[in-house]
Parts: sequence; structure tokens; C-alpha cells
Amino acid sequence: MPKIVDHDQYRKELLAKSFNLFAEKGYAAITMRQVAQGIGVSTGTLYHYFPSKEVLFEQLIEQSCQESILTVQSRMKNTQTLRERLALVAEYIEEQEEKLIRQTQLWIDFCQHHAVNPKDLSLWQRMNHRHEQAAAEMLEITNPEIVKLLGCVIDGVLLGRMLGSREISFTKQLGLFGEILAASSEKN
Amino acid sequence: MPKIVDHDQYRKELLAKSFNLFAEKGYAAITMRQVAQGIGVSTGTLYHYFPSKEVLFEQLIEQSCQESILTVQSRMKNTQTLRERLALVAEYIEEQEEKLIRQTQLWIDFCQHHAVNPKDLSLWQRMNHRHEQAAAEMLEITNPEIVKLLGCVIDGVLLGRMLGSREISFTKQLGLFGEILAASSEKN
Amino acid sequence: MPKIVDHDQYRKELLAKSFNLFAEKGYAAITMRQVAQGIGVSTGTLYHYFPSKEVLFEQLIEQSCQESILTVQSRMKNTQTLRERLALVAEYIEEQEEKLIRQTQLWIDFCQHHAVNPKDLSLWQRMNHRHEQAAAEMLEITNPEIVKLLGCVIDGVLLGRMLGSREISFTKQLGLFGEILAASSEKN
Amino acid sequence: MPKIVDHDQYRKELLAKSFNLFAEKGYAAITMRQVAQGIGVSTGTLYHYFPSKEVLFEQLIEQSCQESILTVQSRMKNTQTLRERLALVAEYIEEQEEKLIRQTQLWIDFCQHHAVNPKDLSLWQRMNHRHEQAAAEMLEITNPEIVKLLGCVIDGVLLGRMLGSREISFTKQLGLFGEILAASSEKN
DNA sequence: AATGAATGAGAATTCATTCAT
DNA sequence: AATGAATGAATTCTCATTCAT
Repeated sequence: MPKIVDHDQYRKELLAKSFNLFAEKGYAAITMRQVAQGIGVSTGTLYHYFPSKEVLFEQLIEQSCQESILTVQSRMKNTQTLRERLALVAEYIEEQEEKLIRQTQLWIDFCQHHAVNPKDLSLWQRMNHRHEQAAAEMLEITNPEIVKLLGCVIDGVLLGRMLGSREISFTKQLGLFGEILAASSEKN
Repeated sequence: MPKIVDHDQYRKELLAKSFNLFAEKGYAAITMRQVAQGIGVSTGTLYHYFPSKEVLFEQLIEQSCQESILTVQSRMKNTQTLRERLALVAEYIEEQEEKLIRQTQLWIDFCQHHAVNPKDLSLWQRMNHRHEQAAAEMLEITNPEIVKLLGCVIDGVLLGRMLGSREISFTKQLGLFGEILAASSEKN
Repeated sequence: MPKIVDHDQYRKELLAKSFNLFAEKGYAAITMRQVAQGIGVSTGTLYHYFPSKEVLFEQLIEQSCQESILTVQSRMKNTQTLRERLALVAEYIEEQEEKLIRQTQLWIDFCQHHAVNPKDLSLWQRMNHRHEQAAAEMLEITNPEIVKLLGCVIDGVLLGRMLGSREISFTKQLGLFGEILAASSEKN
Repeated sequence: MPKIVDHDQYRKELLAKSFNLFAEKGYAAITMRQVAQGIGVSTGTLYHYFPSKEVLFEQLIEQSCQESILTVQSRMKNTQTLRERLALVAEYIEEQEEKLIRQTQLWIDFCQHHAVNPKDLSLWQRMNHRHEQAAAEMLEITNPEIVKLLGCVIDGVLLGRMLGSREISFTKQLGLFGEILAASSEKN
């Protein structure tokens, strides 16, 4: 009888624990020893679950995207009215800000060093799409071109905050964007 | 007889030549040998002009920001009418897209690994400000809150394109943003 | 209820199964995991039967030599006439060629890394002796000096084939050697 | 002006110095640090001259074979009479015994771990051929089949001595082989 | 007995940096 | 000033061995 460990489940835990480490220092700058130490295992164990640093990183990206998608979905599930959804999305996006930033850091890193293949790209786009959709619902936007623009605003705030700007925030910028949109559409 | 070269001038040339290399691979991932080879000198020469990889990188950031600022300014100088400026800025931002993306890559990289000090930050902000101003003039925006929002849109497009999205572009998104702004303000 | 297996018997089976693996890759180059996988058990099981890689290897050498000796002996047992023996030895040596090569590989490997102790050495010499004797009988050689020379020829063929030469074979070279011997002795 | 080093010449010196180290411990068992230390340089320097352990080993094999061939040739060059040649070959083979053994060790090692390509093989065969030829001249053998047999005897002595047998030697076994040959041919 | 997860010392290799020329 | 050889600490990764189940 072997030691009882759900290999796959544990692998996912290790990935979750490495998330911050990779996001903070970047793929190239963090060492496997630092990762191992940071999540409390030996390098040997790390390599027992992942064949290489690169694969670990790829799985990290994948899991973090998929989890993000699931989280948004599940948040939406148990609510019926638009008002409820709006509240939840607003709450969600503020609460997830740090995570969103880290996720974007990871993705930028990933793009720089890997020839991003279609599967990965679609995963990222799907994730982004969910976030855009959630925000679009919050702001009651239907025009797809404007949803895209909204995506840019979100990404812009993300990048701004990633680079340390404290003058902008999701609430403020999205709020302003919502107002402008409302004002412009009233006219039509 | 020493070669007649202005030490400082040559240093700047080396920085200019390293720009793409650092932007493409990232600070941690590129090696000094790769940089040296990429710009056609020996590692020894590189170390003759820069005491360390880190300092080289810092000077790279600084020079690239300052140059960007100067470029925008000079572009604006010789034009009087708004229309002329608009044309030039539009042309400029499209033409510089790739450079802007690389610059942002570098800056993200820099922020991840250095405790950004006020001097650096102000440099970056000044640079960003110039770009925002240029774009603001193009779109005839005066409200500072909206200029900030515009900054987010620009950054968002930048991030989007950095991550490989081909569905968005400065022209399209800024155009749309301009329209919405116009529509919303007409009402007032 | 423990499984009904003779511990010692099973150990021997494991040794037999590891023979090829060690011979093909060499002691230093093969890993215990590869061995375990190759013979269809877990590393834990391997270590249950052998305290270390080194001991496993030593026992492998010993068992393979002893088995070789027994095989030659048993082949000889049930035959009385010289002719019969000759036929069997000839058959045996051709049929065992691959095994002999592997055995020699193992032994070379062993000598390189271990201070060969007298017990081991005598084992090897006894084995070699048997083979020489068998071949000597086949060729009806009695002079001990010439038996030694015969040993060299056998070893030479072994080494040649180990290194991939397809131009020589036991049958051919031993045959030629026999002829020369016959020719030279007729004269006396 | 760079440090004045004949890169290629120094590479060859490093190879020559590594010869014994690899032969004694075997490719898999020796570490690059041990090699570096053994030849008095840093690991970094080793990797400055050889891209990998494997390539170092391959070049080692090649250089050692080629050198062997050249040595035999040069030894033969300046001598006219058969007697002189015989003396030199006898001297050579005894004096080179240890080197021949090590070379064979290396080659066995090489064969075990590399898919030997035709170029390598022909190098080895050419080297072997030279040795056979030299010995054949010494013993005045012309029949190609018997030269091949002679090769087996040489290889057999080589293997025997490699495995520690002190009862056989080139002089003794080749001498005996020569006598037998002479005896057998006189009859014809 | 049997498994395979866990360990950490040690392997190959890289790379910022120094230094002789 | 310029070169590239040399260094060795640090990196990624491996593997004999141990141990909980």
C-alpha cells in the first residue's frame, strides 16, 4: 500500500501555492529552489509532480485561468436579478484586483518566453471574455464594440495599477466610463 | 592615440542597441553575453561602459523614457494648428506602437524587480503624461478625469496588443472612445 | 497471510531480470528507478530485496558467474563421448554469445568501479576457466600455455563483437585457430 | 587585444589531460567537476571549450584515435629494415600497453552509450587496423584471415589485462602465437 | 511485502563578472 | 579601449535512498 496521496489533487495544490511566487518575481527570475521553499516542499518533490520548470509554469497558467473562469461562473449562478449580479461582480472585481494583476503579470511573462499556442491563447481569451462579460453586465452594455472598449479600460486599469499608479481604480474608472456611456447613449 | 569617440555618446548608442534585446526577452532571461553579441561588442566592452547588468538596465529605462519624451515634444514643436498636431500625433502613435509596447514591457519588468524609486517613477509618469497629453489634444479633451480614463484606454490597447490581440488597435479604440466622448458631451 | 514466496528465490529472479538492464547501460548510467521499472516492481520492492544499488550489482555479478559455471557443467554432465561434448560446447558458445558479451560488459564495469576482491576475482577466473576448458576440449588442446592463448582468442572475439565488428565470429576464429594449431602440432 | 591563447591548441591539451580521467572512471561515473579539477581548470573553463560532457567525450575519443594512428605511422616512417621496424613495434606496443587499455575502455564506454555512427566506427577500425598491421609486420604475416585472428589475440590480451589478469602479456601471447604460426606454415 | 511519495546531496550547465593581454 | 578567456556561485534537474501507509 503506497502512501495515500491524490497525486492530481496535490499537484493542483502545489500549483495554487506557486501562483504568487511566480507572479511576483517572474518566470525567469524565480528559482525552483525558491518555489520549493516557498511552498514548503523539497525540490525533489517539485520535480516529482512537474517534469520541468517550464511545464510547472504552463500548468500554472492553465489552472489559474480555468479557476478564474469557474469562479466568475459560480458567482453568477446563484443569483437571479441583475441588481444582485451587479453587486456581486462589483464586489468580485475589487476583491480580485490583486489576483487579476498577478494573473496578468504571469500571462505577460508567458507570452514573452513561449510561442503561445492556440490552445493557450483561447484559454486566455475565454478568461478575458468572462471578465468583460461580467463587467458588461454590470454596466448594462450590449454593443460588442463597446464591450471590447470596456475590455481595454479594464486592461488599462490593470496595467496602471500593476505599474504602481494609485490614482486610478476599477471602481473609479469603470464608474466614469459607465457614466460617459450612459450619457452618450441617452442622446441616441 | 585613443580612438576618437565620445565615451558618453557611445554609451548611449549601446543603450539604444540593447533596447529591443531587453524588451523581447526580459531582464532576467537575457544574458550579458547575448546582449553583447546582439549589439556587436564583447562582454568586456559592455562592462567597460556599464558597471553591471542592473545599471545597464536602469540606464536603458531612463534613456528610453527621456528619448520618448523628447520625440513627442519635437514632433509637436513645429506645428501650429490643432489639425496638424492631430495628424502628427495619430501618425506618431501608430508608427511608434511597437516601440511603446516594448517600452512598456521593459517598464513592467523593471517594476517587478526593482523597488521603483521616486525619480524613476516620475520619469515614467512624465512620459506617460506626455503621451496622454498628446492623445488628449488629438481628441480635444480637457477634463483631467477623462484624460486619466483616456490613459487607461491607451494602456489597455497597449496591453491587449502586447498579449497578441489583433482585434483592437489604437486607431479603432481611440476613435470609438472619441466618438463616445463627443456624443456624451454634446448632450451637456 | 503473507504471499507464499521464497524470499531468496524471488531475489534471484529479480537479479536475473536486471541482468540485461545493467549490461546494456552500465552500472553508473542506469538508475534504480529504471531497473525497478524494467523488471516490473517498485523501487521500494527493489530496496526490500537489496540494501543498495552496489550490493544489487555485486550479487548480479556473482549470480551470473555462478549460473554460467553451472550451465557449462550441466551441459557436460549427461554426455560421455568427446564428440558429444564437442558438439554441445560448440552449440553452447554460439547460442550464449550475446549473454557472454553482456557478462563481460558487466565485469568490465565492475572492475572499473570496485576494488575487485579476491573472492570476486576467483569467481570470474573460475568462470573463465570453465569456458576455456570447454573450448579446449572441443579443440583437443592440452598444453596449458596454448589454452591460455585460446582464452585470449575467445576474449578477443568477445571484445570484437562487443564493439560491433561483424567480420569475426566464434565459429570462424576458433575454427581457424584450431586449424593452425593442428597444422603446427602435426609437424612435431 | 584578447588574452593570447590558441583556442584550438588549448582545447586539444585539455582533451589530452582528460584522457586518463575518463578512462579510469568511465563516462557516466566521472563528473565534470572531477574532470575540471583533475586537469586544473574551473568547470566554467571546461564549458568554455566544450559545449557539453558528451561532446567533450566524443572529441576525446576522436583525438585519442587519431593520435594513435599518427603515432604508429610516425614510428614506422624513419626506419627502413624489417628488423628495425620489428624492434620499434615491439617496443611501442609494450610501452603503449596502458594507453591501449585505456583507449579500449573509452571505446567500450562510448559504444555502450552512443549510437556509434559510421564516421566514428571507421575511425576506430582504422586505428585498429594500424595496430594489426604493425603487429602483422612484426610477425611477418600476410594472410588477411590470419591478420584478423591476430587482431583477436591482441584484443584478447587487451581484455585480459584490462580485467586484471597478470598471467598474460603482449610479448608472451604474441610470441607464442608467432611460433605456432611459424610452425604451421613451415609445414606447407 | 509492497508501494510510490518524499528527500536533499550532488550532477550538468549557465552566467554575471573579472582580468590578463 | 577592447577582447574574450577564466572563474565559481547559482541554476535546473537527477537519483539513491528512506519512509509512511
